[in-house]
Amino acid sequence: MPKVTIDDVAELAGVSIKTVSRVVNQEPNVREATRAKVETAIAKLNYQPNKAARNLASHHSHLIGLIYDDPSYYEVPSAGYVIRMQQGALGACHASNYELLIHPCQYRKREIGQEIKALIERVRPDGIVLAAPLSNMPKIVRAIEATGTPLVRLSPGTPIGNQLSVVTNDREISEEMTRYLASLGHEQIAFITGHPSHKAVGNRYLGYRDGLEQSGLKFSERLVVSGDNSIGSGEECAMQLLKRKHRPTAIFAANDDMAAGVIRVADRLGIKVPDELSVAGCDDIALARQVYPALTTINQPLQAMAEHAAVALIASVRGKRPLLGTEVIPATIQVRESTGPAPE
Amino acid sequence: MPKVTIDDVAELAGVSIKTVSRVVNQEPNVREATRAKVETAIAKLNYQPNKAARNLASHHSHLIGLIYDDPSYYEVPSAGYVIRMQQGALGACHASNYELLIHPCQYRKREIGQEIKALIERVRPDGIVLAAPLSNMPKIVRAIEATGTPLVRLSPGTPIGNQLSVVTNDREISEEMTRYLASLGHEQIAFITGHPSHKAVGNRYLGYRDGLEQSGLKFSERLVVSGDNSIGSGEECAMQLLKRKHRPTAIFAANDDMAAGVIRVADRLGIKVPDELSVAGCDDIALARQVYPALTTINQPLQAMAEHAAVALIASVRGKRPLLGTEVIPATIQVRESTGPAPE
DNA sequence: GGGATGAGCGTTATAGCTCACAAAGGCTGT
DNA sequence: ACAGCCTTTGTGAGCTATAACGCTCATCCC
Repeated sequence: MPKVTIDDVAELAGVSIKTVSRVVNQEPNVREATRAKVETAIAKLNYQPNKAARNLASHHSHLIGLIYDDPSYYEVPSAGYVIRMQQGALGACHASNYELLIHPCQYRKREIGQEIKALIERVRPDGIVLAAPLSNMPKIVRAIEATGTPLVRLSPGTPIGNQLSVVTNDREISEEMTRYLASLGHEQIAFITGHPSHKAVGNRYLGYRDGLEQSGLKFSERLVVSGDNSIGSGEECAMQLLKRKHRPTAIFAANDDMAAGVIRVADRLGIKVPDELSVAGCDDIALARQVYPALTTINQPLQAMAEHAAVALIASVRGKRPLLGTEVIPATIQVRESTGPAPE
Repeated sequence: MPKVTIDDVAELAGVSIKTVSRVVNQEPNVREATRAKVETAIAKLNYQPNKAARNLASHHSHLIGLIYDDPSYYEVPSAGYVIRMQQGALGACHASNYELLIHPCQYRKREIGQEIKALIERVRPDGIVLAAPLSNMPKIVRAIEATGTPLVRLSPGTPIGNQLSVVTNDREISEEMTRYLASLGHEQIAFITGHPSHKAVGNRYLGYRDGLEQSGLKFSERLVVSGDNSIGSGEECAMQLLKRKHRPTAIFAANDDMAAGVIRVADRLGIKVPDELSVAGCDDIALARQVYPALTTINQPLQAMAEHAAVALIASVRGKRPLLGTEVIPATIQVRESTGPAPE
């Protein structure tokens, strides 16, 4: 690795180092011919700008931090979430020659604010993507704000301060799923709600009601039961719903784990999915493809959300574009095998 | 954030900047009293060394790269693997004031060698941790070697070149699991092998045979069936084994997915686990805790392995300790509910 | 006692880039 | 042809640390 510096490039191209710098950083006001000369020289020397020097001089670290709740703490579906967020953020960073620094953390820790502050002061990232559920914790949001680092929050429930938020259309897509079930002829569509602390779950419930209304079906308390987001609770809820004399022909669960529980119970009770019962979930976790029949569900665009967040941060660093407001990334419905026409 | 530099610290402590540098970098040859003065000043000013400047001057990036196969490409248990490796590596990095850069990649790509080379030249990490299965691909190992970056390979099957390898004791721990089953009184212990391309699986099979021998049980071809690592194949193998007149009382599968398949089939056939059949797996994936009864399995120390790898890299950068040989991190057996005494 | 040794600390020279500003060059309109 | 202005390019001064080297002074040995 012969160390090639900006000076070598400048000399070969017959320009000053500043011009090379302009070309490398895609700044304007360089004549096309000059730019070409410089680019040729860069290619010929296989020049790679030295990151450390660039960072030092520019007062930017060219680093984006992704902070999320440590998945090992939890039941494991979150591992998949984390991976997808990482991929989204990574994609955006690499496209702009940034690097991504990951930071899983345990929000229960008392000194979590201090920890994050210390992290930021140590690495001085140019921006931070804060994932749910951390994005809903005032203590953490404030700690980041206090450092002055640009922040984008993912799926925040409520606004805290003035940053950009990236969310998905939980309510609308749940409405759409409900309408989809109705369009298959289902008239008794049950809903399993999740743990109320989970903000998105509330929106999904609202979407369910919207969907019923839009489809001309009338809402009934009887068809709504409450789980706690776990597979086990999905099973219990399914039992409640399916042991009835007039059981629903479709069950829409507020997350995939509970939907998987429904499928298990249906299997146990000898109820055929999707022939006798349609089941739909939310989140599109790995499990959704692993159960049999594979689960129709709502694909959370986590990757796209994280990517969008990182893109926005980088753009704001470069162009001083303000980071404000809320950006909606639409989710999509994944139709698989667990839903079908209503039985006669 | 008042920008505090090393000069400020030096002035306050009444020493030269070089001495501050020595204290910060824990170099020797500083009198205890001087060190204390400097540390007081650092604390008082809340000084954080500027990473960019440090990197530039020291010719180190203080970055460790973790390269692994992109999990989204695969069936999903790998998400959990990735998370655990990340955590291990992160722990080691943070302890030494290094940062971790993650790089998922798709090894099927033709230009994967180029891609990794470009990555390395861009960020110039001080060391690289290469996870399986990438650690077994000569193309990738050579690409990294060509850059001269220190490399540690995780779970490599065969040696390529001269780096440090970190492995686990697949064979020995499988032997131990087999002995454990034998100690519960099982005499007919079946084994489900996995896809032969998976190196570790071969070692597990050898361990199974060792274990039988050590327990004074005799090996029988009849008790070994071949799966392909999937849940489905586990079900098929279980069918083969359990439909026999004299069925085994314990089944040891070369991975958790197949073991989960066994449990499913046992449930379907009305065979009680663990009362009538003990089931053991390998890997300790999330699923192992999710099935009922929870699976007794072998915990792969991925986190410890990644941590060890990163520690070794950092030590080698600092102390010029050579990175050679093979380090074994022992796995442990997780006894859960799926194993118990052999039936009468 | 004189010189060798080495711990403890400081001086100076970079490292490779960006930024603010200055200078040069080219175009316009009159 | 020349003032005036905008575009293009260059200059020099940082940015904040580490590394190499050298100086001082105490200690030790013969």
